[in-house]
Amino acid sequence: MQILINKLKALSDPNRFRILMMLEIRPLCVCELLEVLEIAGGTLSNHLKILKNSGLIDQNKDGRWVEYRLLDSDAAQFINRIGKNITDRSLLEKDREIIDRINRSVCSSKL
Amino acid sequence: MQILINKLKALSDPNRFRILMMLEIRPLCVCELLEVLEIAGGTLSNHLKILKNSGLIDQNKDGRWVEYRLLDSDAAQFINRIGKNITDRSLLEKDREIIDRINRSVCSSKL
DNA sequence: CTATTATTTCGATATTTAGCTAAATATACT
DNA sequence: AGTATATTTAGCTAAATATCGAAATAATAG
Repeated sequence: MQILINKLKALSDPNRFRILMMLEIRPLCVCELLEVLEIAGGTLSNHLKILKNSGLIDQNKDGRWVEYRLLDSDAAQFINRIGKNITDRSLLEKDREIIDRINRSVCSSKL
Repeated sequence: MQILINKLKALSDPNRFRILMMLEIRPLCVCELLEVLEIAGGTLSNHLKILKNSGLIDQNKDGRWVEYRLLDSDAAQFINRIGKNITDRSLLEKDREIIDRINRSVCSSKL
């Protein structure tokens, strides 16, 4: 039961929820997520650690970037099912537009 | 999005999660829930308020008791789907055993 | 090897939350 | 009316959480 509760807790923060919805699109590095979320780098790093500890996402080093992605198909399915309960998707759609437009080599430093 | 997040936050506390799983069995009054959860009456009342504000449960006065139940079929379905992700059900099963055995007129005062 | 870029860790602070107890409210029973 | 039972509210404390900014770490590029 606690395992599931940790996943739910991980999901029940707006920034973390948005991160997961963006990772449904494709794996993303920290600087790409920073382009969307208006929070400090340290804060984002903490959120990513919480999501990782909850067993929802996974981390992968690629050169100087660290790429995050949904851990596996179970996690992806879980996120997908919960995401279906959203009525107002306007913010998530804005996030997606930014993600569709950028890539890691275009990221401007916000740190 | 915030509406869903409030539901997830409501679910991501062990006591509130247990309450919802018990309400899946049948509507319950505060004193029945108190038989199962080892917390103070005031604490339970707060949890019930949080669940109510999240739009998952509903309150119904019946004589000197206040009965709580899952708000509607949407809420029930939401809870049911999330409940399916639990692997270790031992605590929830114990809770259910108590619920199956008691009723509101047998509740001893814990306040 | 040094500078640059990307990310994480750390220390401080502010907010939120779960919990308690005690007091207040509401209803029913005698 | 007065007592017992059920529930909620209020005031408090301790622990958890979200945030920031600065310093530390990692990797690449020049």
